[in-house]
Amino acid sequence: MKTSFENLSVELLKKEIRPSYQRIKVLEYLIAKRCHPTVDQIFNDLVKEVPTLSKATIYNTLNLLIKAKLVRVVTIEDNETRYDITMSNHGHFKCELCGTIFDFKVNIDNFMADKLSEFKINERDVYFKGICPSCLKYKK
Amino acid sequence: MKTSFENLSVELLKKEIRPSYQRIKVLEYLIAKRCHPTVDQIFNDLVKEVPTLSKATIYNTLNLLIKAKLVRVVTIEDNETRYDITMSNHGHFKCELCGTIFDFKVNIDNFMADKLSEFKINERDVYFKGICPSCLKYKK
DNA sequence: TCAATTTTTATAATAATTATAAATATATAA
DNA sequence: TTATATATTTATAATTATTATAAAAATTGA
Repeated sequence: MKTSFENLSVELLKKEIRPSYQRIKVLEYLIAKRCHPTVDQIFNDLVKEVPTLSKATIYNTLNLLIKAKLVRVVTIEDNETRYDITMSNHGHFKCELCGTIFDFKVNIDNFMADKLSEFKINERDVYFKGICPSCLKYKK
Repeated sequence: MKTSFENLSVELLKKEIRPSYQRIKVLEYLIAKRCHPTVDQIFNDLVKEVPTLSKATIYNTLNLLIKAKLVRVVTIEDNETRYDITMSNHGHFKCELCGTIFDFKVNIDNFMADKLSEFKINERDVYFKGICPSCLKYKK
């Protein structure tokens, strides 16, 4: 998915979402930054560029994008909801020290358990927690 | 882990947690019911037996048990926090229609991505969503 | 341009969780 | 046993995240 304004408009129109300025800004942010942000982070960054922005708009937009499967929720921690551009076959690792969330490739189809053969699986999420390499180094 | 009152006391003492009546009740509930309950469910069920029970106690107790690694948080949905007795190598499947959460066996070590070789992994969670067999049947 | 519709904004309402302090229960030592 | 100290529970208040509502602004189509 390209990050140019026009291309994002097209992506939204494909999903029958009107490409308003605010919606494109949110989508653009998620694609460009790739930092699995919280609503607060998105709001605080974007309000610099769009001073009239309201937090309700962020919530509305994210919920729209989630319904359209362009964005997914990262519920790696129960006390903070984060958001991520939808990409297949990647898991999330959160460092317990610095809080950074890393993407990692994982072939999720491979570990589909036999027990679920009669289940219709629509969404697969893999969340790991631990300590990232740079924090491990720093600790020593 | 046995569910008898005395055994649960021992489990708690091993973790240096005083085995108060309320704490044992919560732990016992989680082990016996295995329903991945929310705080509200735990509270509403236990208050029948322990009428003086307070919701703050449920929160305090769960946080203690989580710190002691006896219980883990199931963050399969961003708008509801659920709790589960800690067991290795099982994932959670949530049915999008009936809301039931199913456990399934999954060999999590198998799909450890190469990319994470320099990461220290402390916790692994696998969350699937979709439609369970009985809801699939019912739909037809 | 004008009316109709959609989106955004500002604010209020709701719900989940944590913090606080008083009351209760438990443990320890004289 | 009794007094004292400590830990736990309870009730309540405070905080925070999210949703709901209605007015204002922007967009669309005639």
